[in-house]
Amino acid sequence: MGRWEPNARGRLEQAALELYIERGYEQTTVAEIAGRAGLTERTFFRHFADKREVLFWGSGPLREHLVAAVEDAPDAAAPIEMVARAVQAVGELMGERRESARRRRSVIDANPELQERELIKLATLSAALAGTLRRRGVTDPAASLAAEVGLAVFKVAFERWVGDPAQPGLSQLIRESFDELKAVTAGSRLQQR
Amino acid sequence: MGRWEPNARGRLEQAALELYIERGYEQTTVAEIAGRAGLTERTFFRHFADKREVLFWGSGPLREHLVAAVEDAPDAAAPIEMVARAVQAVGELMGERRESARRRRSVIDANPELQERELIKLATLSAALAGTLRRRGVTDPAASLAAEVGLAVFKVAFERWVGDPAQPGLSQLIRESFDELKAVTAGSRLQQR
DNA sequence: AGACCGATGTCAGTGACTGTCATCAACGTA
DNA sequence: TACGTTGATGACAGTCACTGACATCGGTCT
Repeated sequence: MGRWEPNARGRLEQAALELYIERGYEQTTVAEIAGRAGLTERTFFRHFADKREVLFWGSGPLREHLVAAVEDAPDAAAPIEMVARAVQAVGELMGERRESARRRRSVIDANPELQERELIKLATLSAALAGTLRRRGVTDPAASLAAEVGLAVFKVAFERWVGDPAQPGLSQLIRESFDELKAVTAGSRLQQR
Repeated sequence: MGRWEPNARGRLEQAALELYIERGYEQTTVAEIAGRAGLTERTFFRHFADKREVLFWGSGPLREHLVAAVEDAPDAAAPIEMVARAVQAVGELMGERRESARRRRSVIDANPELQERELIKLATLSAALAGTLRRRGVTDPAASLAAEVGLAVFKVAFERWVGDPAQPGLSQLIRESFDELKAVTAGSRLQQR
C-alpha cells in the first residue's frame, strides 16, 4: 500500500462537487474542499489549475472523441454532416447520465465564473472540430462555420435536455435541432443583397 | 472646477488599455492602472466590477443596438433575417474602427481569462437576441438557434476582419459569411434519419 | 449657516493562486 | 543490505484581486 490514500484527484473532485452543491461555488473555499478530501490546499492546485477546473477536466476526452468522430466520417459527407455525426456520438455518450448532468448544470447555472469556463471549453471544442475539418480539406470560412454552428446546435439541444425532464433523449433532441437549424437557415429571405 | 479631475472612468480605461498592451494583462496590477490614472485601486473597482471588465463595458450599448434592430425589423422577415439585419447594423458601427479593434483583439488573444469574458459577453448578446425574437412570436428552438447561429456568423466574420488586413470591410464579410452559412447548412446529407 | 450628497481615499481584511523547500514511502541498483 | 532517486504530498510565506467599513470634503440645497 502506498504512503497515501489512493485517488487523490478523484477525492478532490468528489468533495468539490458536493460542496459546490451544498453551499454554492462562491461560498466554498479551496481549503474546505481539500480538507474534506483529506488533503491540503496546495495539493488541490497540483491537480487542478484553478477552483473551476475541477468541474471541467472531462472536456479533454470529449474533445478527442469529437475529433475522432470527424476523422472517421466518410469522405462523401458534407462538412456539416461530419460535425453532426460527431455531435451525435457525444450526445449518445452523455445521454446516459442525465441526472449527473443536471446536478452539474445547476451548479454552473448559479455562477457566472463557471459559465465563462464552460463557454471557453465549448469554444475549444469548436476550434478542434474546425481544425479537423481543415485537415480533411474543408476550406476555411466553411470549416469554422460548420464547427461553430454544429456546437451551437449541441448547446441548444443540451439545454433543452437538462432543463426539462419531459424532453426526449439527448440524441433525439440533437437530431431535431439539426432539422430545426436547416429550417431556420433556409429562410427564403436570407439573401439580403 | 470640481474637486477631482473629470472623467475618472475614461482615464482608468485608457490607462488599463495602455498597460495591457505595454506589459500584458497578467503583468499589470490594478494598483498600477489606478496610479497611472491618478486614482486609487479602490476607485478602480467602483467603476469596473473586475480587472477584465474595463475592456468590455462597451457590450452594454452593443446589446441595446442589436435588440433595437431586431425590434425594428419588418414582420415579414424570417427570424434568421431579423438577426442578420441586427448583426449587419452592428457590423457597420464597428467597421469604422478597425485599428482600435485590432489592438483590443491582440490583448484579448494573449489571455484566456479575457477570452472567457469575451465569450460570455457574446453569449449575453445571443440570449438578448433570442429573447427579443421570442417577444416577436418566434417559438423557442428556432429563436435560440437563429440567435446563436447569427452570432456565430458574426464571430467568424469578425475574426477574419481583424485577423487579416487584406480582407474587405466587416459589413461585406458578414454578408459573405451568411451566404456561406446557407451553403453549409444546405448540405444535402443533413437529413440523417 | 448648516444639512446633505456623491465621488474619492484609507485601511484592514479574505481568499485564490504561486514559489520554494522539506518529507518520506517506494523503488531500483550496487 | 545500504544508498541514491523519484514522486506525491505538506508547510509556509508571499502576491494580488476584490470587499466592507468608515473618513474626507467640495458642491448643492434650504
